[in-house]
This record gives sequence, C-alpha cells and structure tokens, in this order.
Amino acid sequence: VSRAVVSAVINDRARTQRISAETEQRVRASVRQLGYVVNLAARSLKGKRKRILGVHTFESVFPIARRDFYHEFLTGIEEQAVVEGHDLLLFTSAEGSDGRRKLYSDGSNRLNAADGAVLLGVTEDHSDLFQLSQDGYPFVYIGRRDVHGADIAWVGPDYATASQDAVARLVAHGHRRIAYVGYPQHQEARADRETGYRTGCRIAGIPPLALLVNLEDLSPEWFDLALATGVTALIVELESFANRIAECAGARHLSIPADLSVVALGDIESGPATDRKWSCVGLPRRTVGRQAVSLLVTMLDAPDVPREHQIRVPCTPPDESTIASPAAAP
Amino acid sequence: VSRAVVSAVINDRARTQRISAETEQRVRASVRQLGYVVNLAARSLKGKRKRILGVHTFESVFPIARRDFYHEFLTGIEEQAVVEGHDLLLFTSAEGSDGRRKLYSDGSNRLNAADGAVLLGVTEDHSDLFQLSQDGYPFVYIGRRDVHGADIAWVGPDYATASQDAVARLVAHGHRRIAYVGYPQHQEARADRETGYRTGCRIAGIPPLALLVNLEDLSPEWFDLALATGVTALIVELESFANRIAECAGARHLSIPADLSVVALGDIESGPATDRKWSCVGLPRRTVGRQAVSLLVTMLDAPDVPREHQIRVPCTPPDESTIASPAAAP
DNA sequence: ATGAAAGCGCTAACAA
DNA sequence: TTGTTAGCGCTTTCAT
Repeated sequence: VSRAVVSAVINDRARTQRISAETEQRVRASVRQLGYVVNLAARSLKGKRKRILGVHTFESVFPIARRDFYHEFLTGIEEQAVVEGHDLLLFTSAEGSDGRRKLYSDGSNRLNAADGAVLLGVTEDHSDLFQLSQDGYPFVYIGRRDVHGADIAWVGPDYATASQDAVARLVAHGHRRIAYVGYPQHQEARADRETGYRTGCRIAGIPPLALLVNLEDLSPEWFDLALATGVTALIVELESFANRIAECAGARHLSIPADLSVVALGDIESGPATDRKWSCVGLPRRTVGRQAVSLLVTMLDAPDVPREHQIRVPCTPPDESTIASPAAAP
Repeated sequence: VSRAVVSAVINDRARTQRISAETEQRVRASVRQLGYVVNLAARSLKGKRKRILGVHTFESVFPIARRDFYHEFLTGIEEQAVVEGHDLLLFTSAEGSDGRRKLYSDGSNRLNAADGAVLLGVTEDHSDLFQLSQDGYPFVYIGRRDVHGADIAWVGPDYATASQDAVARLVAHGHRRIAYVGYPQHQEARADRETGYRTGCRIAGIPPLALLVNLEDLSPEWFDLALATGVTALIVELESFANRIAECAGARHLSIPADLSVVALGDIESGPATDRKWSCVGLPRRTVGRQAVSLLVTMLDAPDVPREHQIRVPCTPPDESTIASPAAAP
C-alpha cells in the first residue's frame, strides 16, 4: 500500500479516488493499530488548512485574565470556534518590552501558524493592519477599524444606531436640550457614537451639542458650564463619565434623573465595575465575538467570493433607570 | 546568496557559521524589504520547535467562559506562557458528541500542532493519558494524576498537607473528635485530602472518622447520625458540603462555629459562588497554572534530563471564621 | 565564507 | 484500482 492510498483514505477521498472498500478497511485498521496520526506541519506545507484560528490582542494582558471589556469577546470567539471545529491560537508570545503587542516583530510573524486571525484591541497604529491586509493574510477585526487604502473585515457593535436611539428615547420623554459628553480623542467607535448622536438630533430637529472633555477635566466647574446651556439630558460615552457627573450633580444638589437624565453608551473600559446603575446601552460582545469567528471561517472557506465583511451588530437598548421627563422650566 | 545563508542569519547562527558581517546585513535588509517571514510549518517539519503550547480540557466548555474552578488555572497558564514567550493553542475543536473532549479521535490527534500540552480536567478514563505518555508526547497534567504503568508529569495543589494542617489547626483549638466529610467516589485529589486527614489524626493521636457521603444524601437525618459520634468539628471536602451542613445545623438549632467548627478543603466545583463564608483552604490555582507551563517548557528544552516532574504547590491556610473551640461537654 | 543538496511527511497529478 | 513522483519551505551536513 503506497502513501498515496493512505493519504486518500485519511482525507476521505476514498470514493473519488476509487479505493476498494477492502483496501480502505485495511488501511484504517493499520492506522488504528500503529496509532498513526497525520503530521499537521507537513499537511499545511502542502497548502492545506490547519483549522487553527489565531487571536491577537494589542493590549498587554490577554483577555483571559480579565473580567472586563475584552473577556466577553473572547468568550464569544471561543464558543464559535467550538461550533466551527477550529482550534484557537492565542498569541501570548508577542509581548513587546513596552507591554504592547506587535504583529510584525523582526520579520518573524507568528500569525502564519494560524489559518487566519481575529484581532482585538484599541490601536492607534493602523500601519500593521495595512501591512497585514496587503500581505493577503485573512483577518477580522473586532470593532470597526478604518485603514486607509485597505478594505479590511471587521465586526463591531452598532454604536451609531445605539447612539441615535438614545437621542430618540430622550426626545420621546420630552427632552429638547440633549448634550453628548465624550472623550475628544479620535477613535472609530467614538466617532460612530457621536455621529449617531448628531443623526438623532437632526431627525428630532433639535440642536446637537457635543461636549468633548477628558474625564479628569470633568469638574463641577465644567459641569456648571454645561448646565448653563440649559441641557436636561446627557448622553455620555461611558459610565465613567456618568459617575463623574453624578458627583458633580451631588455637589450642586441636583438629582438624577429628576433634574437631569443620563444615558451611557458604554460600560466599563476596564477596572472595577461601577457602583451606580445607569441607563446604559448593552454591547453585544459575545455575539460580536461569535460573528467575527464565523466571518473569518467563511472567508477562509471561500477566499475570493465577495461578501459583506463589515458587520454592525445591534446593541440592546438601555433601561429607564436614569431617564425621566425633564423638570418643568425653572 | 543561497538559502543556507539566509537560514543561518534568520536563526542567529551567523557567528557559528562564519557569515561575513556584510553578508548578514545584506540578508537582513532584504528580509525587511521583501517582508519575508519564515514558514513555521516547514520549520517544524524539520524537527524544530514551534513555540506553541497546547491546552486541552476534558470538560465540555473551555475555561475561558467560566468564572469557576478552571478559569484561574488558565489565567496562570496564560501568564507564564507570556513569560516563556510561547503561544497558546486551545483545543476547542475536540468536542465530542457527548460534550466531552477526547485526545484521540479517529487517528487525528490535534495535539501535534503544539510542542507539548497542559491538560486540565477531571477524567476517570486514564487510558488516553497512558497512550499519550507511551507516544512520548510531552505534557503536564494540572492536578495529581496516577496512570498505571506511566510516570506522568503533573502539578497540583498540595491537598494532603492542607488537609493535615486543617486537622492540626482544629486540634490546636481543643478539638478531639474531628470527622472528615467527602464524596465516596475515588479520585486523586479526594484521596489526597482524606490521606492528609488521616495523617493529621495520627499525629494528633485522635481517631480518624471518615464520613463519605454523596452531597444529595447529606440530610438532617444523616447529620444526626454524624453528631451521635460526638464530633465537635468537621473537615469537609468542598464548601457545598459545608452549605448543606449549615442547613442541617440550622434545622437542629445548632450554630456554627459555636456548636460545631467547620473547615472546607475546597471551594466551588462549579456553578455560582456560595452564599456563606467558610474557613476554607485557599487553592493556589494561578500558581499551579504557572508552574505547569514552566515545567512543560523545561521538559521541552531538555527532554532527557531527569527532573522533579510531580509538583505539589502549597495551599494557603483557612481563615478562622468558622472555627471555634469546642463547646463544654454536654 | 558560501553554495549544493538531501530530506522532513504530506498531497495531488499522473502513470501503470 | 493502486503506485510513482514532484515539490511545499526549511535546516543542516558537507563540499567548495
């Protein structure tokens, strides 16, 4: 029996290769007897898939350890990997001296140990992604990512719609002065949230008021200035903003939501869970993780078929705990 | 420039191979320019390490998703993988139809995609481990595992000593009738706990009293029988036993620890955290995970060097919240 | 100091 | 229906 026959049997090509049933059985028996297992490396050298999906985080600590933001994505990734019958390769070796993780380090790109990869994390540096895309390496980013000159695949929460909905929700409660509070630094997810806010305002016919501020600058004095505009509701980028605002409101003897409604568009960035409960948009992290893997496998299965490869997953609406109708005009 | 020269440069063998500095620079420049990256599959085909560590769980869901028992081990594994500069391959594809995960499935052992593996989970079936050991595959089990005829490597909490210490601690409080309560089914960790208990009793010169019972059989009636022996303290295998005992004690109007001291040797098996706080031995799960990876890498680095490969990691002592001196004899 | 060549285990096209 | 063979990309020994 030649290697070719064994190969055919192993790969279930016995039919198409017209291997006699008797031979097939003989081969299978020997395989079992000798405890033969195919060598993945050799197989992959021949251009076949390894059924391994890479997972790369740009942040320093791998999401396994964390009860935060990234952990839920990873859970979804893992769930779908099971469904798709793929193994998961976590690139834990890529730690740079600065704690960040790089894709390309001195020409030894570990990514090729996997068939494709899911990428996670907030990176300002898009050049690696551009490079990767140019190299034709199949990957899906978690969260929208715009890379100039490259049309990369991503799956992310639909921040824009969530944000727009938040405006509509507040308007339905009677608010006409709704401000947006968020970080000034540019980043895709933030841009989406702000854009959604503006769209919501336009639809409702109310003036947009974006108050961009760093969290540490959000003082009672800043708060006074914000209130001077006559706002009755705030849409904040993250719950951490809401927490600061609660402090400021307390200092000014205002109560939430009686005097001021607050809706948060995102929960913790990291660190401990916040103390107060906020009306907060729910991020579909598990689903995003699952869809990312699903998309990646589809891309791997049929590389050249054009398809939707930028997917926005709907967020769940906020509850009404910190939303109320505006107080009567003073 | 031939491939041999490039290979030498890539693998930092420029010195030993006496490649001229000028040539080396030329090669490095080209590598950068062309964006060349070595093919891991080809390299591994030549027998070189991949710097990939496998992680296999026998339980159905991968520990990533869970806030339980296994998750902490995985955290330690991940931490050490970063330190050792290895990637982690999670075998999420091995899911059997019954939800359990098998090492050997129809001759396609995925384990060989990694250089070695860390194995996790409670398996009654040791034949796979025997097989793996025979095949010469390098692996480390999390938790002591005895496989007949094979001398396998493992790293686990030192249950025996923890258990023995618990006895000593209770004896120091004046207890002379201390019972051990645990599951009757055999399993390495359980055996260790019970053995430690017996050792502790022997040292203290008190009679051992092992009350093996399934959790669902732990009723108030059973509790009455246990109390009839005159015990003043209980060492329980898991907090879930302690919880049941608290219920029984409540039903009999006994208070813990005034009327009965309780020490738990392990916390949750799975499921939600328990409500009551118990004096419970702390399991060094993170450390165990780290040490397992550390040992595995050592084994990989020097396969034939004999070394300590069965490591017990000390547990942390229980606090005194449910320990008191025994009540005066009735 | 550099090049030539064998061979790792596998798959697939082709020959018998 | 089965066997032969080239070659995937790399490392390493030996020759130059």
